[in-house]
Amino acid sequence: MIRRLSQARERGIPEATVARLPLYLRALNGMAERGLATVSSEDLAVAAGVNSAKLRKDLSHLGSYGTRGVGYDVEYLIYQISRELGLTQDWAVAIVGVGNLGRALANYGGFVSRGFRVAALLDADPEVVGDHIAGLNVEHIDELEAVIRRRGVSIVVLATPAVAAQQVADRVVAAGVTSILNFAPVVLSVPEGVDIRKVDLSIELQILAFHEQRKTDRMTGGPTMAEEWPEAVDL
Amino acid sequence: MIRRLSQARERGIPEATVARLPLYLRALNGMAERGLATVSSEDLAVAAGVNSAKLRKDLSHLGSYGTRGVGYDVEYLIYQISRELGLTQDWAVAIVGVGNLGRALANYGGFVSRGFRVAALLDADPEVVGDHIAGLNVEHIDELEAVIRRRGVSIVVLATPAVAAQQVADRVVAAGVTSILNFAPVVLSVPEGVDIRKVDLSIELQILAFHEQRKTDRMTGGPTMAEEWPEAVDL
DNA sequence: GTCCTTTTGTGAACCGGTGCACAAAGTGAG
DNA sequence: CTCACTTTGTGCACCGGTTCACAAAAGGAC
Repeated sequence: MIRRLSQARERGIPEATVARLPLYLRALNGMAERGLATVSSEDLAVAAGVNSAKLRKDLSHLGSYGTRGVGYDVEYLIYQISRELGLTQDWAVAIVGVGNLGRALANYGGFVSRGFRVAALLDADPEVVGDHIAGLNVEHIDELEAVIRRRGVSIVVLATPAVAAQQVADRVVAAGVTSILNFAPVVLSVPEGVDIRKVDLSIELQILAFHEQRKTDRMTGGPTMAEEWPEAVDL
Repeated sequence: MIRRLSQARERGIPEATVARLPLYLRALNGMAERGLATVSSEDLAVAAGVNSAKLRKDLSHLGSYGTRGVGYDVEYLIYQISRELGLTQDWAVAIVGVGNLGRALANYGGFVSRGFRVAALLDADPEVVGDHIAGLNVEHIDELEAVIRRRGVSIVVLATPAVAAQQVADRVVAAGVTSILNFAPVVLSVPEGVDIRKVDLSIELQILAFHEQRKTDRMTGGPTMAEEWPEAVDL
């Protein structure tokens, strides 16, 4: 096998492409289950909800894995995308904050099924520490550094209240973790080289509300005036 | 109030800007609580985690609400952004699927605090129907259309298993809802004019894993040729 | 009033990403 | 073999969004 992936894959897959690879992977897994051997860019694009030119360009960043006139080999493409995303290795994930959201995440099947293993649940509340959730014992936040070190945790999910998130992030970073998925509604400040992805449930709703308002405005005519902004942050 | 915001606000705030407005709003609320009367674009930008030129351009799409040499009036800006996002009105939200995630969402404080009111919880599982969660009675999915109509639900949150999501979406759309927040890991197909936002927890982790792999690769030297695609594996 | 300082609002260059459209590469029939 | 057909991979034009950098506007000192 030749190394002809010179400029294409060697450096830098566009961020937008990376964000879509998991989508393709999911569609491909569905096809593999249904026994399809090959798939065209058109069919895969439809299944993933994107346009086929974009899909082809995305895949071309990984290398030239298709066959003209035929399409892509489903199994081979699954392997290539998985490898590119780093899903061929086992990732130990720790979830900090075992409130409603933390519990939901711990039980979420989508994690385990893709090379992610929830290796620890931590919380500050003595009431929660010791509970068994999703086959794991909830440990006290004091154990954070020890747990990260001993279990090789490389990704931390923050599901704490907003006020606690920054200090937990600081400790986690100090312990050597460089990838954080943050569900707390705060802007975390972390050193260069630490990746943070933020999921903010209320922001998504606010964006929907904006568009919904536009749609109804167009029919009725005008906005209203009232209400103010309460404040409450907790997960 | 005059309608002289001709081209600036009259039509089309960039999507990227809309997605950041909730961020600014949150930062501003924090500042209002701390008693700040005005804020410069620089300070607000830092608090929201963006650069100040971008923030100024974003705000300029709403109108010219700042004062040169001074900054922005915190209260006034909060009002303007809230109004623009449609948060000055009350939105009735229904959550379909009361598993771990649905429960977490029902209890999520961030919704209620911003003009969103969880008006209904629905599930297909008779085991769950009748439960009381977050002060609400879980109703059977058969009631979906009636509940939407009677309670004026305009936004639906889908937290069902993947297999059920499309058929629930179809019913919800048929009932007149045009805004859906989808947590199920499937690509929904809906008619023109229906807005869908998707939150996919496992995709976020996969993106993190990609970057994490890059970081560790860089230190260890990257993948060897043998790891590219073992010849032993047949296609 | 003039001058100096601060900070907004925006023109313009730049950049990453999208989508069209087509040549190149493959398959299969005859 | 040639011809017809399929589907990939990509050059290129386009577009939304970001960033720079600065003129314009406001306030304060005098």
